[in-house]
Amino acid sequence: MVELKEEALTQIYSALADPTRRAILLRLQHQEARVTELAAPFAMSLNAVSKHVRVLEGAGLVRREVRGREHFLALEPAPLEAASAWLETYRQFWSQRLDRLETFLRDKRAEKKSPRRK
Amino acid sequence: MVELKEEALTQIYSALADPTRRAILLRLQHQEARVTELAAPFAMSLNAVSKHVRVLEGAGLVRREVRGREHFLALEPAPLEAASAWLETYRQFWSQRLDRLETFLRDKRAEKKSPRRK
DNA sequence: TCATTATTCAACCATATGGTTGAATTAAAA
DNA sequence: TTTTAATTCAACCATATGGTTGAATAATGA
Repeated sequence: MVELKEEALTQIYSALADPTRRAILLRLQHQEARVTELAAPFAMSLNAVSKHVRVLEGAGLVRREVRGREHFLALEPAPLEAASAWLETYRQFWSQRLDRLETFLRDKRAEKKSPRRK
Repeated sequence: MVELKEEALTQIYSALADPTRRAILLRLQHQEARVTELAAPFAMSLNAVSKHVRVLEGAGLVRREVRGREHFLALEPAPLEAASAWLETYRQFWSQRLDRLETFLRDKRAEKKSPRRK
């Protein structure tokens, strides 16, 4: 099972918290790309995108391969799955909630049969 | 299907990006709690925790119910599922990647049988 | 060799974030 | 009614973040 240190989770979620970075990740889903290519669609400087890429890299979400003067970025999906797994734990909440509801209703029925005084 | 506006995703992931807030969410998984109760385990002021709670509330991850002077916080799991769903899209990446690899290998085999000149 | 291209580095700036303390508000308890 | 308790509001502070511009570095192409 995938487990991440708090530190890593913080980095990953911080990385995902920016719309530009999410867009970059979506872009990389199709194909790897160079920094300049990644920057093209955005109304911001190449430098800004370069920084975003570094954040994604720092979070381990993206891998960089330098070929000559070009840097190719590719998605690194493993940590995203880990982050996703963390979120998944919340799904348990629903079943727990339903369990509690059921218990509540059962107690309620029992109470009706042999009521304790208020 | 759960779909979220960019804005909402930003709020959710920003909320998740802080370890204190993640701890609060985990705590609320067991049971609802008041602000003071939530604050107890942390080495920071009640005010700080109060702020964190407000962030979680703003992201829609937590619901507040005021009873008298006490504020009870409870998990609101729906948006977490949505955020999780967003992450899930990345799983597609693996299959795509494998598809491409397969295509590559198939082309390679075909190329061997009837090579095009370089 | 020289100009161009791809990228990062460095300094800077405005705003956001995560924390503090102290006062205000409101409800409960004595 | 007076005190105590649960919470937020407001002001403040240090640091982080997301952006800018300009210069540096290094590889490619002419």
